[in-house]
Amino acid sequence: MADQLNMNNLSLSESQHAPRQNGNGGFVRSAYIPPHARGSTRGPAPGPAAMDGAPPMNACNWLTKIFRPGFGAGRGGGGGWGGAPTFTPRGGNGFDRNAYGNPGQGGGQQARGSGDGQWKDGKHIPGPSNPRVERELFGVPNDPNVQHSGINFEKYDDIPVEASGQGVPDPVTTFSNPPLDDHLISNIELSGYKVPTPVQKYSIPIVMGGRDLMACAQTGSGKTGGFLFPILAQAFVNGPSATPVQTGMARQRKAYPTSLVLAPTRELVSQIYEEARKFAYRSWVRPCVVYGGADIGHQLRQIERGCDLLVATPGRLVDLIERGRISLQNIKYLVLDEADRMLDMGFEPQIRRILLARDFLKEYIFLSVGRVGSTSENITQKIEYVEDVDKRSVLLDILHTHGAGLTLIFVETKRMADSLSDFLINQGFPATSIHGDRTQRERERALEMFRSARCPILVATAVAARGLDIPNVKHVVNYDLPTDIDDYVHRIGRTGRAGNTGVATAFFNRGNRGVVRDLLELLKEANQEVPAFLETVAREGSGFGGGRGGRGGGRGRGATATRDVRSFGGGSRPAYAGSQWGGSSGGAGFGGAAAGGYGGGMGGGYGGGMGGGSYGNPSGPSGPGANSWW
DNA sequence: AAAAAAC
Repeated sequence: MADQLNMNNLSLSESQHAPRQNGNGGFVRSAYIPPHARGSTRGPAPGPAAMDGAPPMNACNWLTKIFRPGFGAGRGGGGGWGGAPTFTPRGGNGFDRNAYGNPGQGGGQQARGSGDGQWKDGKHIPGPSNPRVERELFGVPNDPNVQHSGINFEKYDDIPVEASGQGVPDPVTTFSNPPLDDHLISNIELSGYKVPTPVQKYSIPIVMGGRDLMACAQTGSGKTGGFLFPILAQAFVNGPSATPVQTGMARQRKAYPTSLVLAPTRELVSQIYEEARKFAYRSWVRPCVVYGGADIGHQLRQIERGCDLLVATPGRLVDLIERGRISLQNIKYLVLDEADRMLDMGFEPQIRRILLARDFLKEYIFLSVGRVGSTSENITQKIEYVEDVDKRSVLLDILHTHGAGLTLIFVETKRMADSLSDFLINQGFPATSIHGDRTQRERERALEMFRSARCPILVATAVAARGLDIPNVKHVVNYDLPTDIDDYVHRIGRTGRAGNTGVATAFFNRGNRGVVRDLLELLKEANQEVPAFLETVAREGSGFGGGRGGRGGGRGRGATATRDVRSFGGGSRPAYAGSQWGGSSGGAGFGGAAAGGYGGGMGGGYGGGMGGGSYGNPSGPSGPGANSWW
């Protein structure tokens, strides 16, 4: 029943703020199109190519939206946003930490785990160092078991980054002040990071300069730092914003975070939160995390103690907002991690409810980072022809041969995850499983057992495919191949991290013919061995013209997931002319690729979109319901 | 079709 109500609620707001996706008012589920890219006032409804072949959100897996210019450098490329809820500053300088978010607690100095500094008289006063917390967050110095979210710096310098948009700032080369903040820099050092990764080199000046950012970068490319660094640096320099005055409330129980990070799985959210704790250490910024399946009372108490940077899964966030315990009114930074997946997985109503109530991502800069996983020579990809009935025994062979190291096995269904892990355990292997039907406690335990190598074999569903950073995974087995090649790329990206080598083995049979073409392309691009049977099956065809080619010509591999949907002529600014970009520079790479990739969609469907910003309801939410969210 | 995600 609650579900029912909730859904109604969401669809109501949908119709209120519904992006005018096309002339028919229909919303195409699978192909999310950001407002700026929609041809909202265009005449005829876009043809199939435009509707089906325009996957801008597939083309991006995290994005940062900056609201309300003035928080940071004050330039705010995004321009103002209409319909700002009114709020009353609580007296700029006299605004100290204790008055913020937890007025009911007087001078309470409870251990905060991470940020326990203050903002006082317009200054950032970091808290004292705490050896215990430091050990917890950063590990024991020189502990060989601690692999710092693994970046091989030399290797990473070769990763191509392409930035497009108007006025892309020059990348930074070091963690330094300016543009970063000294306290942040010291936390970055404590965390063991020495040099910004390519994505960070770009994202730092972009976000610090107040620009919106849409970026495509795999986990392992340093993308978490990519958004956390500039967001926290801004926060450390500028302090908290004024909390809206609550009328008729004796006790402030509602939290007003200034930054919000959304991610599609609980584990990912939890991982991002742990990173945030490191970088917020001793600062005034208090990170919080909320997700389902865990005790809400505990989360509420955490939030009540102050919540400046919130990391959340959509469902729990919606719940807390509807309970009136969190308001998004003060949000200045919004990050959607694994954005494409979130929109694929049915989070769309929540996300749209959260995001699209205002003009979203205006004049953004698009950043695209070359594939870290698939094209990396760090990962050896093997494809074996295995019929379903033979999979178990082939897997046993592999496990016997590969022995040491963490092995991550992906299957398609939760049931399969259970039965396969049971089977392995019965065969005497230390296996466990993670999937969405296990309790949160079980999930966390499984992950921890795996990470710590007490249980070095993990059977997983898609829940573990993306974003999770587990150091030292030696072998990824695609026991069942996914139907989407992007999922394959994400899965194998769990290994070969941090400059280590990894092996990815996939079991292929004719049931997987749907991905055969994409898989072929991928293997060739990554200079991997291509078994003959793949070519054979590809030639047999599958009756529908090749993989995802249904979308007007297919998305060329390599550039697909990494393309700005706007066809900027000269706006493109290649930072590195890597092979991934076909050696083409700027204009050709973008214009040409877009035309090829999206067929006629670009012109007909949302060609004029980028200049527009003319989406839906530019003045933002109008109904009281919408306002309460912000 | 199945995956994830709120109680």
